[in-house]
Amino acid sequence: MARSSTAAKHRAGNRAARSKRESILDAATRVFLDCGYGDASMDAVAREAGVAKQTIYSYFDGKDALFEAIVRDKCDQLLEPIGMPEARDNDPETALVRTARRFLDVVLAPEGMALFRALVAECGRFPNLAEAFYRSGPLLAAGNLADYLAELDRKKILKVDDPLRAARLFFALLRGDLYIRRLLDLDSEAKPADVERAVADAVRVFLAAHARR
Amino acid sequence: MARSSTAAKHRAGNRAARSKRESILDAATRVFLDCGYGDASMDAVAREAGVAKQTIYSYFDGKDALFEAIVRDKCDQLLEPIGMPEARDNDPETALVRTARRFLDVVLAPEGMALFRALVAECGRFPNLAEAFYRSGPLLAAGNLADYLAELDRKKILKVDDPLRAARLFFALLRGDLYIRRLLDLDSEAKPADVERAVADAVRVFLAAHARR
DNA sequence: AATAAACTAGACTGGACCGTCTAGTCTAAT
DNA sequence: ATTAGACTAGACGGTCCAGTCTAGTTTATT
Repeated sequence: MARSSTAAKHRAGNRAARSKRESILDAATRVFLDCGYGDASMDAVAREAGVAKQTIYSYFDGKDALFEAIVRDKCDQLLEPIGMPEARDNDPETALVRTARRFLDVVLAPEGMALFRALVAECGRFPNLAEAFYRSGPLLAAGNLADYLAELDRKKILKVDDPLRAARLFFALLRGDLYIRRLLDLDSEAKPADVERAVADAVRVFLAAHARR
Repeated sequence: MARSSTAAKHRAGNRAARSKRESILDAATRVFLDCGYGDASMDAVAREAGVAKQTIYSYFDGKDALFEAIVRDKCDQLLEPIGMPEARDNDPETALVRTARRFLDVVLAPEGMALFRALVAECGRFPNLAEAFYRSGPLLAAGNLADYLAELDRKKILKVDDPLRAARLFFALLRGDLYIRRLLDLDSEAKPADVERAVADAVRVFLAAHARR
C-alpha cells in the first residue's frame, strides 16, 4: 500500500521528474498545436521531446490525457494576462485601448490561434476543455471589463445599461474581421498596424454607442 | 481517344449518374461535417450513400477531392442567401435588421457551423478552400452591405466614412459572443430569442456609431 | 437476345499509429 | 558493489483506414 507506482511518484513530482514532465509537455504542445489532435502521433511527441515513448506513458495515461494536459496548461498560461483586471482609469478611452491591445496580442498570436483552432476542431471529443477555455478566457475577460464599465456608469462617465452585454460586444468588435481571417489561416500573422486600427475602430464605435448625451 | 473513361462520363453527367453523384455528395456531406475530415471514413460514406466504395472512386479522385467537392458545394448553397444584396430601404434600421437576421440564420445554423468548423480544422491542409469560403461568405456579405452604407452616406442618412470597414464591424458585432460559444459547441443551437437580441444589439450600436449629428 | 458499361459486396494491400512489452543501460542510494 | 527504479531503443500486436482488385450482378442500349 505504501508501494507507490512510478506514475504516482511522477505525479507527486521530483525535481528531475518535473523537468522531464515539462519537456514532454513542451514537445506535446508543439506537436499537437502544429498538427492537431488527429494527426499528432505519440512517436512524434517522443522524438520531439527526446524521450522514449514509454516514458510519456509513465507520466500520462494516454494520448487523450496528454492532450488535455497541454490544453489546460496553455489555457492557464496564455489566458492569464487577459484574465487579470486592467488598471482602471477615469478616461475610458485609455483603459479600453489598453484592454483591447492586451486582448488582441494574446488572441491573435500564433499560439493563441493554434490553441483555439485545436479546441474548435476537437470540441466534440473534449467538451469540457472547450468549456474551461471559454470560462477562463472570453468569459473572464468580459466579466472584468463589465465591472469596470459598471463603475464608469455609476460615475456618470459613460452610459452602460447592461455592462456584461456591453463588454461582450466590445470584444466582438475587437475580434472583427481579423479574427475570422486568422482562424482560417488566411493571414500568417496579424500586422501591428492592422491590430492598432482594429483597436481604434472598436474603441471609437464602443464609445459612440455609450456616450452620455 | 474517343474512348471515354467511366469517370469522364460521370463528370460529363448523365441523368442517372448525376443523381448517384448527388447521393454520394449528400452522404459525404453528412459524414464529413459530422465527424470532421480526419475521422470520416470512405467506408462510412459508402454505407451512408448506399453505394459501393468503388463507385465513390469512380466519381471522385479520392478523399481529398470528395472533401473539396462537398465543401465547395455547401459554400455555394449555404452562402448564396447572404451573398445576395438585400432589398434596400431608406430606413437603415429596417434594412440592417433584415440583413442581420439573414446572416445569423445562415451562420449559426448547425450546417453553417459544421462547415466553418471543418474549414478551421483543415485550413492547413486545404488553404484554397478557406480562401474560397471567405470570399464567397464574409467578404461578399461585407461588400454588399458596404455598397448600401455608401448609398446611405451619400443620401446623408448616415455618416459612414469607410463603408467596407463599417460593414465588417457590423458583422463582427453581430457574431458577438454567440458565435464563439457556437464554435466551441457550448450551445447546441442558438435560441431565436438570443438571435433576436444579438440583432437588436448590433443594430443599435452600429446606428449609434454612425448617426448624423 | 447479346453486349458493354455501371454497379455491388467484399476481400486485400500497404501503411500509420496507439499502447504494450522486452531487454538492456544509466543513476543514485544503501 | 549491489540493488531498485527510471529511462532508452526498438519490436510487436491489434486496429483502422485509403485505395485497389476480383468476381459476380444489374441496367441499358442495340
